[in-house]
Formats: sequence, C-alpha cells, structure tokens
Amino acid sequence: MFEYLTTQLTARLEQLGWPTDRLQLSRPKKAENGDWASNIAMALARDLKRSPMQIAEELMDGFTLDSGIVEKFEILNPGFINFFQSADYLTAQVRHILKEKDEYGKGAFGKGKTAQVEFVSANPTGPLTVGHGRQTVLGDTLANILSWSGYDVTREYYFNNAGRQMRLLGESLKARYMELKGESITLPDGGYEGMYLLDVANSLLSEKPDLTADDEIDIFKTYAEESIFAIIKSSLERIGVVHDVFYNERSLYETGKIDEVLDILREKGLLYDKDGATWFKTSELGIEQDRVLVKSSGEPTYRLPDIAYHREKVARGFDLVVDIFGADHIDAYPDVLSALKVMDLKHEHIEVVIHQFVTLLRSGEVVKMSTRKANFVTLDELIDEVGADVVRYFYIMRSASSHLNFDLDLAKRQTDENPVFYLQYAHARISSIFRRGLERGLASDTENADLSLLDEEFTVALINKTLEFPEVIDHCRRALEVHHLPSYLFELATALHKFYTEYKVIDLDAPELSKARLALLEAVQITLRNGLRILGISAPEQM
RNA sequence: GCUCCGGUAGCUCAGCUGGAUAGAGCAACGGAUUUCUAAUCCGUAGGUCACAGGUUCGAGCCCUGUCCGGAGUACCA
Repeated sequence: MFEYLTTQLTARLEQLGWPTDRLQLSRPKKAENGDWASNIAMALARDLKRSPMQIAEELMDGFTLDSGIVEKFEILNPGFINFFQSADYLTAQVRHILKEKDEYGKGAFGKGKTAQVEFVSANPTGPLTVGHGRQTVLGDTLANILSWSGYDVTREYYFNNAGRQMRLLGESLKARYMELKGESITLPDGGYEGMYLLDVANSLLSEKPDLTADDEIDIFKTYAEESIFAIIKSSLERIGVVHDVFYNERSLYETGKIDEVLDILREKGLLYDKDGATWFKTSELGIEQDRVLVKSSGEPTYRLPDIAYHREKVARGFDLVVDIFGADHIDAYPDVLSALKVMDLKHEHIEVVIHQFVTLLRSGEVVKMSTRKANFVTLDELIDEVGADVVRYFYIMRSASSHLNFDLDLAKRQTDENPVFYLQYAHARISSIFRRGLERGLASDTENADLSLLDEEFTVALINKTLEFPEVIDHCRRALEVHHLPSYLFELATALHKFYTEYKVIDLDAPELSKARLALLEAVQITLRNGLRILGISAPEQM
C-alpha cells in the first residue's frame, strides 16, 4: 500500500506540476486517522503560497485509487490526507505472509550490493568484557538487518597482534609463568594483571615446562595470543556470532600497505618530522591538532594501520562499510576519514556507529568494573548468569547512543516482567494453540481459509501489526539502528496477547472462523520467528 | 577550554530524517481465570519533554546560549 500510494501520489503531483520530493507517508498514531497519512499539502503550502486545505482539495480532486487497496481517503485540518485500506488488501497481505514464510520481511534495497560490518575487533589481550558484548551483539544484529535487506554481508574482526600491547601481554605471561615456577618476577609496568593469564600460564607450563626467563618473549606472546583468541572465539560462538574474516593488522605491514599510506601522504605534503616522530598534518584538514603516525621509537601509532586498513576496505569495493566503535574510540574515525579524503578515496559509503557504555546493575547498585576483575566483567560470565537469549536482547533493546543500564535482576527473572520471555511466550503460545487445534481435529488450512472473516477490531489491529514488520526492518537499515526491532516485536506480542484474550481461536462450533484465525496466527508466528531470528534469539515451541 | 553522546512519568527508556490529544515497560493502586498456557489481559494514577530565547502554519525533534551527567581530547588501542 505504501508503494502504491507513493507511486500514485507522485504521478498526481507531476501531473499538477508540483514538486514531488517532499512527499512523505507515515502511519498515523491513531486508528481513526487511517492506515496511512500524508502531510504533503502542508509541506507544499509555502512554495505554492496557498492554504494546505486548498492544496489537499485540489490534489485529491478527481483522484481515483484502486478500491481493492484503498477503501477511502479523508482530508482533515490542518491539511492531512488520510488513507484507509480496504479489507481485501488486508487479507491479501496475510496471504502474502503465509506465502513468504521464512522470507517474510526481506527487502530488496541491498540486492546485488555488498556490505561489510566490522565489529568486536578487540585485540587478543584478554577475554571479551561486558563492554565488548554490546558491540558484539549490536554488530551482529546490524549485519543480520543488512542481510535481510538484501546485502551480501561480510562480518569482519580486525585485530592487532603486533605492537606494544601484545609485547606487554607476552611479558605479563612470562611473569606469570615464572611465578608458577617459584621465581618472583614483577609484572611489567602497565602489564596485564587479569587472573586469566594465570590459567594460560598454567597450561603453558604443562605443555612446555622447560622455559626460562632467558627464552624469547615471542614464545610467550604467541602462546598468549593463541590461547586468548580461543577464549574470545568461544565466547562469540556461545552468543551466536560468527565472523567471516579475521583481518590481521600485521598483514598490512607485510604487504607494504603501511608504507604506501606514508608515501602518499608525504607526497601530498601532509607529513612532517618533529622530535623524531612522523606527524600527520590533520590540523590542515579541520581537526584540532596534528597527530603522530610513527612514534620516535619507529613504531606506528594505531592511527596509521587504521588508515591503511580502511584504504583496503575501500579497495575491496564494498558498497557499504559499517564500523562499530565504543564511545572511547570516538576520536579515531575523523582522522581515518580525513586521511581517506586527502588520498582521493571514496569514503561516503563508510558509516560509523558509536555506542555508549554499559553499566551493570545488581540489586539496584552499580557493579564496579575494574581491569583487575574483582567483580565479574567478562561476557562469558554474563552469559553464564542470564543466558545468551537474554544477553542478546538486553544489549540491543536501547539505542546505541544511549548509555545502557543492564539490570541483572530483571535479566535473571525467568518468570515475569522479563521482555525476552514475553516475546518468546507469544511465539510458544501460538504453537500451543496449533497443538490444541490438532487434538480437536482443526489443523491450520491456509489454502482454504476464508480470511474475509477476519474483521474484528483486535484482529485487524493484529494484522496491521504484522504488516509493519518489513517497514521496521527498513527503518533499522536506513538508520543503522537495531533497537527498533525489539520494540516492534514487543508490540506485536502485545497485539497477539490481546487478540488471544478477546477471541477464542479453536471453536468447534465455528470451524470456518477457527480456520481463518489459525491462518492468521500462522502469519503472526512467522513474523515473530523471523524477527527473533534477526535478533539471534530462540523461538521456543513451548515454555 | 574544545569535541562527541545523553537529559522525556518515581525508575529504565521509545518517540521512525518538524506533524494530529507526548508513549511503553517496571514500580504503585484496582479489576479479569468453570474457557486454546494468567510467563496473559483490562483499568486508575503519574509530564513545565533540563532551562532561556529563536526559526514557522506547526518544535520533544532544527538554531543560539546556559546548567547537569558520561566519553574523549597521548609518541595507549
């Protein structure tokens, strides 16, 4: 209906010689204002120098619409045009859902296009924390949304196993290892104190008991990296996240990509040496101050490989590139983007999603996060405590730009008040009705059901809710915001529960109506299941 | 100081690129079950959309300023 009205109204506007780019259609909040509404008359009032009501009248005068789709329209003060859908259209849409099944909600916007979503990208220096968790679920869900919008999506994890941090990790492991052998070696300054390194040291000791303090740091570094990556990957797997590409920063050095960036920038006259370091004249590119790309020690800062990496992303030819960062990396991307700009590379297709921090609440108290891990802070521990489904839902139920309060007490409640179970219950409830129907000899018979019987108030409301699903997916895709989906599914579940309370589905005295309602419930369940699948949350048959 | 995010009901938050009487969950209070799962539904109450100006037919949303909270402002990532 949206597409139909859009094309019809656009044609009408052209016919009158009025601008078409201001056309907007939205769903009114109140049912009495119709199923779709346009504010075009008010939007054009200024240009046409006429009253919105007059414009609406002229626009709609003699304008005929397919009665199989639009039953009627009304013009209301101050100039809204409200469209009401026909009953035939409604039932046709239910049939559409039943036909689409697992495909219902998929869009065509990204058809034939590729997208890359980079997320997590934590260096293998320790287990994923609760903070990484938000980014993990956010990125994966967004990738699902893009995939549902038609894109061919690559999920990518970028990591750095060169440089100072990893050397510190190796030294920290070495210290732990020696500690186990009874030698006291102090942790390096700024080293990693987490107890997980003790576990790693233990397994290293059992595999290679003969290492000494004189052995190469690389042995420890490599072992630490591999062990910790195994921990990280297992956490990702537990929460249902699979990356297609693990991109190693080191390869950028080996292939000379790092030097290429320096050469290009130098050629552009945007590099200079000062105090033994190489500086990038970002101040000439609208950034407050110049940045160091290569330290006086000869090691690059993180900015340089980041730039080279993004140059590679551009070269790889994605139609859309999405970077997910935590708020603490907020200053990293302007440098990268401005570097791409001066290298004359495409950059408009790169989108950055920044998410704010996560605060854990237990018994109403903030759980203090410390790198020394006094309280539980790892993603694994969170999954242990509340389960993967709940973790996924809670992480994306709020907009990424908002601070997230993760209420552990609410998350752990298995019985009540927990929105995850509310959603899953809606799905299970439908399955339960199907089972009941089968017992009584009433199977869902979508082919022969007379859907025109579905005309009661809360039934129509429920159908309308299921029809919003593709719009919600598209909204998430446009805005690169995933939190609209859980909100929507919650509303859909509410509409279902309301329907359930008002009407009896299995009614042996009214088999035709029962069949129609069963067909509708099948459409609702399809919608719920597809939505839950995008969220990466299970859809139980019974609870 | 500067940059970014936030400030909406007691609490946690929505509010779809400016639209119709600002919404939901939780908490509080009151109701609904001989009936397909009550893990549900209905009702009541709760608001100076931080504050002050501005833009226009219309502002929670846009602009300017102020206040409060968070993040950043490294030759850490």
